Amino acid sequence: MALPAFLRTASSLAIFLIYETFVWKKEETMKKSKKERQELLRETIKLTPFITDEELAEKFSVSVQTIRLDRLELSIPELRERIKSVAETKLDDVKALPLEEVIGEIIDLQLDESAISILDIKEEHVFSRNKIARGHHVFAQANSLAVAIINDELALTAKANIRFSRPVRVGERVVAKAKVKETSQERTIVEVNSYVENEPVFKGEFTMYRSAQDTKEGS
Amino acid sequence: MALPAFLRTASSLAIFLIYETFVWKKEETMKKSKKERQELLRETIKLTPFITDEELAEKFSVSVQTIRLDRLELSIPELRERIKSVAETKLDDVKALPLEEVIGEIIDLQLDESAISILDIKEEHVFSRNKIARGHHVFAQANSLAVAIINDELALTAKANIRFSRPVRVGERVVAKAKVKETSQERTIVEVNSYVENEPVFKGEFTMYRSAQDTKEGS
DNA sequence: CTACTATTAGTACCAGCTCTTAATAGCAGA
DNA sequence: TCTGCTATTAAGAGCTGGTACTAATAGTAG
Repeated sequence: MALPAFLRTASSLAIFLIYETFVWKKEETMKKSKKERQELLRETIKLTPFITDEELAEKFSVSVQTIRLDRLELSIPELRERIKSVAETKLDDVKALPLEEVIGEIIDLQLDESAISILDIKEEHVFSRNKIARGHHVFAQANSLAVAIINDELALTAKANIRFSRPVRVGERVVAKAKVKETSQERTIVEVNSYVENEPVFKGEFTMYRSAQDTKEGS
Repeated sequence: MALPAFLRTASSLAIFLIYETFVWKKEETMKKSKKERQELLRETIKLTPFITDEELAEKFSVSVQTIRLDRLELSIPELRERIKSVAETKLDDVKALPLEEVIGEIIDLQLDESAISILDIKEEHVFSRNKIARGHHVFAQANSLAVAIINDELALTAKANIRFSRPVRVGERVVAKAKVKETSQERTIVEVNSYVENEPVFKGEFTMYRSAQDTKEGS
């Protein structure tokens, strides 16, 4: 333990006691035990992954080598690897979230007739507590499909009547099937049924407002 | 048009034609002119920002030094800086999307009675074409509030009857107000009205399934 | 023949590491 | 008190992917 140089060879009891209190003070204020430090290290890096070993060493008042040993023991990669992995997940996210214009992946589309999309329920879609998909994701898939099916410049949802018939869980694949039921001048009624392995999970009737570019209704 | 520097002031037709054939030949085989290469370099790095100078040098069959000169001229930062900036935007995204448990910010909550949340419509919520908020976001805010208002272990949406009364645009702040209308053994009916500056934009009646931990209905 | 561009090479230096060897302090048990 | 152990620190070589600078060379235009 980092004894200051002027104390390194001292052995008198008096001086030892002074050192003891000094150490206690240190622990209370700044220095932690190995376990504590490693726990904090893990959290610190998780929160601010861009921190260098040197900065960590300062933060915990230990040497850079100690930080490196700690990382080794906790198998925490070096700064550059951490940054890289953050950047990679970002790129993955961008690719995996073609949140662009349609929620879910459209696998069939007959404009103004019918459409099918699939959505794989992942961790980010579910309530953390019970792993049940949050309603609005299933709704979003259906609503999105109802928008996509409209063969017009503009398509907005005006009304919807929906029913969640059974909860969807993480890992399940929701297949949404949309069908145009009725079309009038400005409105199209689209029925969407969603299934998980042929079992109905969601049913919705969407009244869609079409075309005319700018409008006072829909969203 | 990308004329190399040594031709920039040239005006003779003859030389121009020679240049043309020269360029064609080169383009067919491998090496490109400086300008062409730099243009491609810029695109390549944009597409795959994780590429090193060495890999780029191989790709364009030039030396690493040439790539570095190119980057310098185009003011493209080094690999590590590129990765870092990608990673930084990722962290920003995560912070900007507290998709956690409630969509929108709850500003008032009386369990089993009433609740209010606000949601600021940003670029990521709207259709790119017309800047109108995609329906499911407004729905998500309302649905989320309906879930939050339920004073029970489990709350799932079973049915919903919704109406979008006017489109919401980017920059607008949606205030959702939820009120419990009716409560029976397992069901609670919540009415949610959303406004932008006191103007109604959305109205929904949510039938919520409560408690009993695991269930066959809802989502 | 000269001026100039484009390219390549080489050197020194840097951050932020890895991996290895070694020294030292403090403590517990025989 | 000596011995072994853990925790910490240090020192040194090597790596990657660069920056910054100097210099040499090939090719071309005028």
